[in-house]
Amino acid sequence: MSEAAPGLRAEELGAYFALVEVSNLLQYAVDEHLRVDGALSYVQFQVLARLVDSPEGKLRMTDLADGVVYSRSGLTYQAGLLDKRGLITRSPSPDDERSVIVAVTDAGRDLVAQVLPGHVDRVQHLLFEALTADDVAALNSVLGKIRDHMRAAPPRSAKPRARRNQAG
Amino acid sequence: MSEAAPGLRAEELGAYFALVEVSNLLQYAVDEHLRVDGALSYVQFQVLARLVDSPEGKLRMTDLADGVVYSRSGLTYQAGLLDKRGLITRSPSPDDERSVIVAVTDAGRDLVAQVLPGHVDRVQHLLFEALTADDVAALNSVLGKIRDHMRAAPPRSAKPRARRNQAG
DNA sequence: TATTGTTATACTCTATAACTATA
DNA sequence: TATAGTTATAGAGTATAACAATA
Repeated sequence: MSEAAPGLRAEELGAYFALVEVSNLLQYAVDEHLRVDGALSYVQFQVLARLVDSPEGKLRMTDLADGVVYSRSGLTYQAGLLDKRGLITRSPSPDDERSVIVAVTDAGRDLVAQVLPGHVDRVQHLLFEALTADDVAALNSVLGKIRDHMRAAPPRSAKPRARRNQAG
Repeated sequence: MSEAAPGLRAEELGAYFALVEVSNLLQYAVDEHLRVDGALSYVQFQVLARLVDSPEGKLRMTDLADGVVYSRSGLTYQAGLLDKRGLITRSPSPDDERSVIVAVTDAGRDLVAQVLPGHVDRVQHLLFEALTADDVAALNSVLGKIRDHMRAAPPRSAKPRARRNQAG
């Protein structure tokens, strides 16, 4: 594609390839760590982390699906696995009988606590070890810009901005 | 994790989250486009693109696995799909009878040509539309630094730097 | 023996659609 | 009718291990 990239200048192409490669390598390293150290997939880790990070350690299924960007059935599946392992509990919401409240258990908190240092360590090591403070600032700024842009401007094709996981 | 991230400063944490989110959103958009426009997974697209980009339009399975970072059986599976669709051919290497030479067919080239503009368009739109030239330069520079670092410094755990896909 | 690649197999993940129950 | 969630099911992708063939 070196020559066949109309619309992307060399520098952009380079940045694109670097982004894909970096995130693939990072994802691979992080996935492996979570799997080995905590028997968790990244999605499962995200779910637990969000719960731990929430004020009361509980969120509705919908909130979780919103955050993790996941199909509802996929989330049910993952929640089932976490439930089976005693890392979360699920109970009907008192406010809205349709909703399910997911709560981290102590075991879930322990597992996150066990896994988080190594996780952070990997990220620190892989992503930031070689960077100056200025690099980090620049990266943060530019990626933030891109993220805001992506959120605001869905692909031209786009559906009415609906979440990806909406029944069929 | 807002408070529970020892070893990662706020700015680093922000950059990490932004990276994950940006690459997820990009991946999702790009995957969807390739699937809708060319019935290709990203891996399949990468394989075809590498072949198109190679001097003679042919590479050994091993070269492809190296580039795409893939297990050998996984590559065989994907190559099987591409072969079945007439997008590549596979033939024994004259040099080394163990090797298999994968070659893009005209249909494969056509498909890449058909899909590439839209692909580049998505990337341009999602990733670069909101950026200044300086932003792109900074992104390219910092991500390049990270990539080089990642390649040079595998995770501490690491095996002898071997490729990930080495028999068992 | 080491390398290249395929095959068999089993497992994980994800999406779709049908369904229940509540709002 | 719309929303929240589950279940059944089917398909894609991936990894592992056993295997065959060549170096």
